[in-house]
Amino acid sequence: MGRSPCCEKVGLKKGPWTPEEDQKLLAYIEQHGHGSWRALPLKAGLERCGKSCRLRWINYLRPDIKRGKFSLQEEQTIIQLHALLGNRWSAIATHLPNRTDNEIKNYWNTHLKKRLTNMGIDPVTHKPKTHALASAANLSHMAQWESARLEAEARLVRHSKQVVPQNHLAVAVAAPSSSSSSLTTRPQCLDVLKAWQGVVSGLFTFNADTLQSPTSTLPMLNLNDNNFGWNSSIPCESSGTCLEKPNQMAELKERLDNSMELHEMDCSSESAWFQELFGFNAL
DNA sequence: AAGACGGGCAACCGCGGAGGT
DNA sequence: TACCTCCGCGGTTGCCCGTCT
Repeated sequence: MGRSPCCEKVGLKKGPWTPEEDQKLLAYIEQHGHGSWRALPLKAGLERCGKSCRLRWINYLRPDIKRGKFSLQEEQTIIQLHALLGNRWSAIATHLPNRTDNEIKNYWNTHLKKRLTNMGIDPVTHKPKTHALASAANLSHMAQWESARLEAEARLVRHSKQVVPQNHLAVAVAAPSSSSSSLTTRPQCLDVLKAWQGVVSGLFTFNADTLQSPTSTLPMLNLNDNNFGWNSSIPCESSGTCLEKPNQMAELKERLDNSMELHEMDCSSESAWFQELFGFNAL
């Protein structure tokens, strides 16, 4: 079918923004906000396409942007989140207040990637190059789960501020099946967390159940008594489960059981929770 | 001093998802 | 259900500027 261009190319300016253009865009947004990026350039008197205006605002003109050198803590956060999330710069940016995804992406590509490579660490797998293949499956699995959890958290904050207090992620604790009515008011994405919690804490019994992902971005999760894992929609060593060995599962179960705040997790101690859960600090 | 080179970063491009009709 | 529009994201490009020769 083809896609129509976001704007008529003819007559529209490209390239670096001038201070005058910045001023026009700033003045317009300060006065009217940015409702429709497509319509904004005309109203603001700019000979730019809407996408260009949006990019300029988000990456440069927005008043809450923090510019300048990345701190050591920010670098560590980027590296750790990249290990979990991959090149999902917008998701990473949500954990770095006032930094833009573009800035983080550039910093990764120009600085951090090289640094890891020089240290003998594969910037894709975040493992020493010689051992990259050995435990890639486990890391991939953990990363996928954490990715799903972060997405759920982000949606929770976005959509359910009235239901759940800010900065406080309440992982669903409910009786099986009968609780469904009370859960219908919660974001569906929390079902993944509920199921995860259930299978490891013994509250629920899953017998090779398949939990349907509530969103298109969450993969399927297969759960049963002895193992768990994402289904073949994401790369795994084999279809079905990523963790085949019962002792690995038992170890993870133990770590989870020992996690004090799993049922009602305060995000302010998320780092400690993650450390407890996976044995390394990734947040 | 000047040309070559490479790094850093702002901006562009194309794709995919969400929502509306 | 199909199509369309808009927005947001990630990959890529290309310009600017500092350093090297």
